[in-house]
Amino acid sequence: MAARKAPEDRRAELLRAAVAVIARRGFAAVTLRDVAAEAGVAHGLLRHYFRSRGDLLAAAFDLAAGEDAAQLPASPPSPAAHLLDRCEPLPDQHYLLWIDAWSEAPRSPELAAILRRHHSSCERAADGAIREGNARGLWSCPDPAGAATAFEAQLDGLAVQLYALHRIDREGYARLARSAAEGLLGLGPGGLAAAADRERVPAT
Amino acid sequence: MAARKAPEDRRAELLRAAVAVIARRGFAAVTLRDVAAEAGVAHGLLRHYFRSRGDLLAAAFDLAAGEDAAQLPASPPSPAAHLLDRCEPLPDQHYLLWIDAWSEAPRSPELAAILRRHHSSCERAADGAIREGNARGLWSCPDPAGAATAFEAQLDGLAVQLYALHRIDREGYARLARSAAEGLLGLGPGGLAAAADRERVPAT
DNA sequence: TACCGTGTTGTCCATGCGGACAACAGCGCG
DNA sequence: CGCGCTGTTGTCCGCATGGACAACACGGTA
Repeated sequence: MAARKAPEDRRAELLRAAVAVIARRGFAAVTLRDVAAEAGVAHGLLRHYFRSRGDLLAAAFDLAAGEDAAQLPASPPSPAAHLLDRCEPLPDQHYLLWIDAWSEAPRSPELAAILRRHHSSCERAADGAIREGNARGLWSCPDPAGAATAFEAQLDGLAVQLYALHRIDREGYARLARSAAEGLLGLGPGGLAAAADRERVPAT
Repeated sequence: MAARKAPEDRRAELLRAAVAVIARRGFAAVTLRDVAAEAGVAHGLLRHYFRSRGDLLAAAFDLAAGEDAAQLPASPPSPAAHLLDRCEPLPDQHYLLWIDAWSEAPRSPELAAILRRHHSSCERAADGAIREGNARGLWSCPDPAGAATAFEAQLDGLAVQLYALHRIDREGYARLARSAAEGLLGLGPGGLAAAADRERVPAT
């Protein structure tokens, strides 16, 4: 049925299938048979690549989260542009995976560790951007670390409203995220976009 | 084994057991046998009170969310006190239920409807408090509806960090929540508590 | 007291699960 | 050419699940 493949390719294929099934059914309801069917493969093959169901799920989420992180620009153009960029909602499916992972974290130490690692990474980027903006005089934020945590939490909470509950739309998400960021940085309405413009053309 | 009881009492007892099991195992992993064991009852009895597993879970979450809502003070002492109060973290178990429900919502229209109802209710209270504060001159918020949505989302996001990931502690939660609220309302640090004090003694 | 309604139980069933494993197939090396 | 390594399959097992149901127990009523 399924042609023989290079182990690494096959492994990645299985992980991608697992991500798709997790997004569709939720972590707890994922079945090895579902994943195998998604990949077009006998379910026994999964045992050949992963020791257990738990291993597969953790590896799958780690891959998906890693790809999300890789999509952020490697060298952010400017602090304001970085924060402004994070105010744009992601493609639909991604955040549902995160929300599901949150709910699973209290019962899966391994998943919790992966989640904490990725959240820390995002937060560190935001913290760096806020400090850099302080240094460049774009804004004056007395508590960059706290503001970074609050900013990331704000995005997560808005994502719940947008992706899980459909109580806001993508434009509302972006508007409220920008407004919250401006509040945290002590900027007025439109201040973030203005700061980004100011950075794009260093000297007026 | 279990003594005969009044139907309403027994039903409430089963729902409370279900809430406990949901909090412990997560929605998707809840077993009728788990719930029955938690309640000290034969699992067949659940069929006597609920048509299906889905019915039981939805009714259980609705009960828990309703009880959470009932714990909010009936007539908020003052707008500032209301918002300040919501910045205090809830008892641990409650929010895990909410996070789990978010992740289940995209696959359960009934649960999604219950969630939207309760979120709307909380948000409406915050919106009212913000408008009332505007009217009393405690602060000046140009977009109360947006601020209410953002405030609730901020609390939800911080709850994820606190309850699911343990990346902040209860004090950090309260501090960041207050700070975010002040940002949304255009108040300086400590401005919320100051407004609450000012309200407690109407005229200096 | 006898009886009936109903809350409660224990058991049964079909289904689907994760995991184990023996057998098969095809490629590359000797 | 033959052979072994390994990716792949299909099948089997023990087990837990949601649901169905007949039998039981007990309180209220006649």
